[in-house]
Amino acid sequence: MSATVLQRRLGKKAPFASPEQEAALGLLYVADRIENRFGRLFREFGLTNSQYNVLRILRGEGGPMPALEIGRRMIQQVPAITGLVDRLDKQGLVTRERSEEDRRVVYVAITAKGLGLLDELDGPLAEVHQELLGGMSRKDLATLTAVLGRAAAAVAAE
Amino acid sequence: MSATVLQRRLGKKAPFASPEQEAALGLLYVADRIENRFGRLFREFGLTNSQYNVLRILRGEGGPMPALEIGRRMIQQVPAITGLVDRLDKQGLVTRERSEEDRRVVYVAITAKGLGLLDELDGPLAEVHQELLGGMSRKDLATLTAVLGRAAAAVAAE
DNA sequence: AGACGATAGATGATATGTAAAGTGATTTCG
DNA sequence: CGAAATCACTTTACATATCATCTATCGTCT
Repeated sequence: MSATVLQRRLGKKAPFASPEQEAALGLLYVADRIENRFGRLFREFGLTNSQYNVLRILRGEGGPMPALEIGRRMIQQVPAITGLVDRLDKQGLVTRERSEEDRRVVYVAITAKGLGLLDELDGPLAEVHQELLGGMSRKDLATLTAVLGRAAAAVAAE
Repeated sequence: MSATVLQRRLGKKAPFASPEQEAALGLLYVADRIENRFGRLFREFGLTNSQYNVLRILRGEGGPMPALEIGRRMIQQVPAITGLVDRLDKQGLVTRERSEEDRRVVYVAITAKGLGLLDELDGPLAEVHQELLGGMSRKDLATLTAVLGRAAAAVAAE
């Protein structure tokens, strides 16, 4: 029944070619929905998904961080980081500072304003999380997380 | 252990705020990896993820399809479709035709060249699917698909 | 030293996603 | 039957992702 929902959503008429394909497409579909919903929330606060992720990582780090390290955490290409940090800087949410020891490195740090924005977002964010997956049982969520952990290991093994 | 992998990847030092958040972030992470890997494959064939999806949907449909319907299947905004179809048209992979009955509607259909390209892709695509999630057990894949089905129902219930 | 290779970022071009506004065409309703 | 709402796109503007290329540093090995 669930598979049928996905098949319809994905515009598939033929059955899936393999269990891997079915799982992967389902994953992409659900992730797309989630990302989409969050995008709407972030936009209300003047942020995009990527910008929020940068800020979240910086808050978690607790201090200045090289730009490339942020990119690594986000699984993203280097060139994207430059412009991303550019705009966050322009909004006064992060600062940029070239390292003294290694002048190639640019340290990025979240500002008080950035931290404040994140704090404002924490509540609404938790609400959206509930709205999205709150309908699932505790057990399903635990299962999903566990299996995703193994999936993450599988896809990371490139 | 798996959760630890994800926490590290996501740059999280604090525990997740809720099971929903943990599952959602894991989902986004794995989906991002998958999308990324497919992007590389499609690029080898001169396509992007979105372009491939349009072609796949059109092949599944088996005939001409209104542009908006394609957008609905892809869960995407309307404006994106226009440019997307523009480029596919330019590459000769789809055709565009305004409907006679309702002149607002634009029918999009995949061409023989488009079908050929998809056929070429089927093999490599299956390989990448194996490469990505092939390391998971049958059981995990089945579980993942089943739970994703329920997750899809949850996130679609907006 | 001095050259080479690796690193950290920045830049430019193309494709896409999203919001907002615009354009015909079609339906609906008073 | 004609104005208003609706519909199916299209256009424009902005943020981002990816690739390719370039610049500035750093390290290292002669």
